[in-house]
Amino acid sequence: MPEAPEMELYKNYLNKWVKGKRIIEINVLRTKSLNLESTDFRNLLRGKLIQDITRRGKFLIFQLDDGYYLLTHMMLDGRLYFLAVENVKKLLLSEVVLNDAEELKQRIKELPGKASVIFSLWDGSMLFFCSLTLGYLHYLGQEPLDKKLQELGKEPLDPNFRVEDFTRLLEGKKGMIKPWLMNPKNVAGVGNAYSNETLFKAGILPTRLISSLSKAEKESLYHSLVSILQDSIRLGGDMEEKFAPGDDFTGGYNPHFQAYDRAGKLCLSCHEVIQKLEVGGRQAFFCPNCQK
DNA sequence: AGGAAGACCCGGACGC
DNA sequence: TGCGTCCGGGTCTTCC
Repeated sequence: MPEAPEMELYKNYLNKWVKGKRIIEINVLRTKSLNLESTDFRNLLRGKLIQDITRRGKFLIFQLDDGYYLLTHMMLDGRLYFLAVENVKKLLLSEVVLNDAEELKQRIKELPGKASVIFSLWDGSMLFFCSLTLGYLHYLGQEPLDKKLQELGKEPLDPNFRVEDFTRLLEGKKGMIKPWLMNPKNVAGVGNAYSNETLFKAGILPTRLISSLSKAEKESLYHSLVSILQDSIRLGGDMEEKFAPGDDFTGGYNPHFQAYDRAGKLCLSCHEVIQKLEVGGRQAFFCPNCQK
């Protein structure tokens, strides 16, 4: 599931392959993912230039040359896939194929899920938004975009976000640490996978009350969070699917998880069995020996 | 304020 | 093999 590191990697790819290109056609296979009727969406986007792609939390923001934006959230299983023009040509993707999700999956074996929205770009390349089951692609003006983004908490990867900013956020808070870490209004972009990893690295149980954390533990939490997110970005993030044909970088962080999704397996640090417990309605994975 | 629960959605895993 | 059921995952909303 894409969290901040994966969205950051997507952002980097998009800036390399999509930035500065004009959208010449849009295929909408899943209208529910849009905030407009698909014909309106198509008419508004056709011919627009993608000037920039930025990230905030788990959001990607496409800046268009009409002063509007595309705000995208992948939610649970949304994925992006890119085909450069030579790959598009090889696959002989006709209009008929593009409007048939099943046929597309047959044709593009690596497509990371069912295509929801497809952009054809002026140079013949294509960008696929796949599996937007709960995810979405919203065409917004400056004001509603700002309003949405202002609801988000601090950006953990912002170099101006320092340890004292993090510990200050925790002051006076009463709940359990894991749900707090995952709340995008506190810190943006941290989901289940990285919250589990952060707590493992910091040696703190997911159920610990924030009020019980020492200053040293809060600082350790900050350093663990930032280093894990940075390591994940450096190694390719947590992703089963490729971004494009021949991409062997994406997903490079997959084998590095210590706690997340390892219930019943042995802790790589002390060989205790990793436990699973529901905390705040989500699955927490932890080592009962390493985490206190 | 925090927490629990429900809603959203559907592929995939599971049980029979 | 097929069919039904359930679960997970991020976020928002509502209710206690």
